[in-house]
Amino acid sequence: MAFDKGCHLHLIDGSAYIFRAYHALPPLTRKSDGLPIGAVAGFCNMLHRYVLDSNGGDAPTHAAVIFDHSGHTFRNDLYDLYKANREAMPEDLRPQIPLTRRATEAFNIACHEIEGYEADDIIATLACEARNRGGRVTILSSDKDLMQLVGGGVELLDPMKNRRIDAAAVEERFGVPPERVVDAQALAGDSVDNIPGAPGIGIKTAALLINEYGDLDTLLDRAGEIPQPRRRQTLIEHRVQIELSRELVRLDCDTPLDFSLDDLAVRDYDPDVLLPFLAEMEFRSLSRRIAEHLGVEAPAIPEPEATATAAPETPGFDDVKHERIGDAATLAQWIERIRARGYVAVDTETTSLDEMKAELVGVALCVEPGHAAYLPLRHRPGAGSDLFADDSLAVGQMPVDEALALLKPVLEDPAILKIGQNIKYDAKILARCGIDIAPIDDTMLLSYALHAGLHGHGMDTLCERYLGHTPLPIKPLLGAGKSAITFDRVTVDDALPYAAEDADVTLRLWQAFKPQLHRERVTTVYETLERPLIPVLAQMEMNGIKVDRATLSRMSSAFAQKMAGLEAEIHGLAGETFNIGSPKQLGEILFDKMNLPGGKRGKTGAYSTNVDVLEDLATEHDLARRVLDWRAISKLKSTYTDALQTHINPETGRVHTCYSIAGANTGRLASTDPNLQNIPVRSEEGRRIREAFVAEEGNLLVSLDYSQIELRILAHIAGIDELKAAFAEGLDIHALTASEMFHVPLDQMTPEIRRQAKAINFGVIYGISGFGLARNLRIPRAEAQGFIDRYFERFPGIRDYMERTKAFAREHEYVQTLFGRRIRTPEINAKGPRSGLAYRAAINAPIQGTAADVIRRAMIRMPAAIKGLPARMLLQVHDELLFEVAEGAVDEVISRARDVMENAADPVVHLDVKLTVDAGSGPNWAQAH
DNA sequence: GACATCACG
DNA sequence: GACGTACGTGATGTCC
Repeated sequence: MAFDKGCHLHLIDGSAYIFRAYHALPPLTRKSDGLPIGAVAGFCNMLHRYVLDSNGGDAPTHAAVIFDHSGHTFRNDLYDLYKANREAMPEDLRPQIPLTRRATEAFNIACHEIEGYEADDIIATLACEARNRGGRVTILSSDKDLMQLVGGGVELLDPMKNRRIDAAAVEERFGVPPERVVDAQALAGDSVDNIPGAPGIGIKTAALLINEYGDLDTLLDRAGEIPQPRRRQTLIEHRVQIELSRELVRLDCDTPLDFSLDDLAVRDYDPDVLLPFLAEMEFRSLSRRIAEHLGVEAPAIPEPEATATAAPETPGFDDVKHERIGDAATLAQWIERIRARGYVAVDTETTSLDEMKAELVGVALCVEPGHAAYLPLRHRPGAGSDLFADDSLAVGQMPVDEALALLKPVLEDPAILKIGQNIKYDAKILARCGIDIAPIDDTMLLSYALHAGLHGHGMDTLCERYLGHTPLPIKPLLGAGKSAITFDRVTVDDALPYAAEDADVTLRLWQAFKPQLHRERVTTVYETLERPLIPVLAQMEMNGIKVDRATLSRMSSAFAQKMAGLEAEIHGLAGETFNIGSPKQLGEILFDKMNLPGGKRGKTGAYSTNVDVLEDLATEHDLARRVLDWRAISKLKSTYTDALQTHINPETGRVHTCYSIAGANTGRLASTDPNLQNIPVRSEEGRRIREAFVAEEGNLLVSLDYSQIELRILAHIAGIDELKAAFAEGLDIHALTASEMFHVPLDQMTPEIRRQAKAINFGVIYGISGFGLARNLRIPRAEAQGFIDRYFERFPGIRDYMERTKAFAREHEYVQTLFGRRIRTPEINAKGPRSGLAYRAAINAPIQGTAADVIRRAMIRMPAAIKGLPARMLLQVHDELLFEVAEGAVDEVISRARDVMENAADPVVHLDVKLTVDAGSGPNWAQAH
């Protein structure tokens, strides 16, 4: 219905409704699975009451609920601190947000949000247009920011107090008419939205000044005439800030809309949509009331006890329906199912584990356990078919473009949750198909938040442990070794049960894990440290880093020559040729043939020939020294200069590592294929490998790393005042430790004493033992124990921390980081030789894990912080972030990135110790570090 | 595929 | 009283 003169538009501030609903109700959960649902319940009640109330004499002809799109808006581009002091969304509210969109649609009310804009801007744009077309507008909100829109047929209605706010009411509130509200707010600022305004000027003074001078521009131009010196000075000094504040406060009436005013015509409830939704949410009384209102029968909502007895409702894995999607009609049917559900498990099948090379072969979907589908897209004809038609496609597949065009709106729909197992993989594949999948949940990360330390988080492990089922293996489909084929060569018939089952399993795991999150109190961990990291890492991995093949190749040749020389020497010294790379052969040469001392056999009966052993021999025997040299070079060549070259992507000329989010128990990331977190740096020769990691023309690599982050966190957690003070004063922490322990004044510190103290500091983080320290420092064990005793005497808080942590771990079988990440310690109460390991791991995990949480938080905030700058985040190495930045922007990037990193713990955790970040830049990684 | 070794934080 | 011992990772080569 077209919006014309005489029409009446209602605009509901959806986000305000949600927060009101959330705070008005206790934290209700859905009975059957524990999903937090209180805000959705309140929201639905408010919507229904709104519909009943608005059906009076002044009924709207058009109505819409407008939501804030999550994340960044144009105001953040204007001012990066905009709304920066807002508290994070409560953990149990976040999962309810998509449900409120679904609720609005279920109530058959238009529902809109637009990326990059706030709800207020959309409201402003619609209100302006409605007014221009001669209609009336009622905005259901009490937000003072919307008061600037009042007038000319636009009014606010405070839904709580049921009070209309017209121009007179606005003037009463602000002291200025609606059209001057922006000016007054720009002056007064706003602490809630973090709008600076003019310091020292509140709303009263602002109104006074605006009324006297007419408007803000005139006031600022004539600020010099203000008699009061403080006001005059403030306005002159802060003009830029005031003008920025005005831009932040002023609503954008030109928001680009992807719908029209005419689309908002009021519609009746559709009982076939609304009642099933209410039933799904298990809103019993509201369902009944609305069913009565509509004169239909209320849907039956089974009590959880009833469903528990009827548990076999969830089919087993042998009783499943797996459909093949071969045409657009079938796909459309599935998309309808997905839209009705609001979530879908997704699994992509491809030709490679390397997402940068993989081609999409098919997509599996599942919306309820036991009912999954596979959409084959690029399967090739099987073996035995015409060899010349090798690149052709198997029959019965939809055109890829057509299928993706249908799927894209669903996969990008903010109201539909996409669930995957390790969905970063699928997100990257889809990104290369032009699909930006969101919002997402990841069963691997749900398991990681719930069970880190208990077991791995691969699909097979999870399926076996939590669903009691072994998923179909991929091996029989692909084969192994040389004869292995890629997934596109698997027939669709063979692929179907495998692919469909993976999506099915993923959905079942999600249903098992998601409600647990809340019960185990790790929702915040998952929502703030795991899930938001997925797109950030996906982008970094796709960015890759440029690696210069020629440099590596030159180094490989040089290493090969050196190795050949050493090899000849070693064989000469040994008196025979043997494989130096074989510890077995080397051990026999050293300890059997040459009868050198120190031959210790390991559990397999072979002599140990590791660095420690060889290092002891090297002082007396050239052979050992040469072998050490050979090993060092062999390592550099095989693991780095040779292997890295094979990882350069031929299309991008860059190396694209893959980060495992759930690989390390402590919350650290792990880097694979290749591992770019262990590129040499400690030896001069090794560090030169970093010269091959370069920036593109006109760019520099920029490295920022936390200084001593783990020791700082230890100082905070254990509450060691001396260490805190030392960090606060920027002292050399190892020298200070040495001074405290050995009573050497700082100005008489020797490198040797400092080195020992440094080893002790690190030892403490690792759960120190006399034996370990002795080995590290190559000193007698008794002496090492003496150091430790003295350390604990000097810093008793550290020992207290260790004891506290051990006791906590023993009691709970987990430890946790400052941000609530839990690391399970199932071995802690086991007896036997492994218990020592469990203790030390328990002591280390909160420290290492908290540091990992901090840099995760920094990484998650980084894209917004450097948005608009010619800069890309490339790598993370535990306490370091590496960027590639256009030369002119280096200083700005360092400044912004440092700010994010140093304040990454805020506002959730206030560290007693400041985090500091060192920065460097250069044409390659060696020079940037 | 197990093991030893060694690169990083 | 003996045992095994610094925390967390991933990649490589040898050998079975």
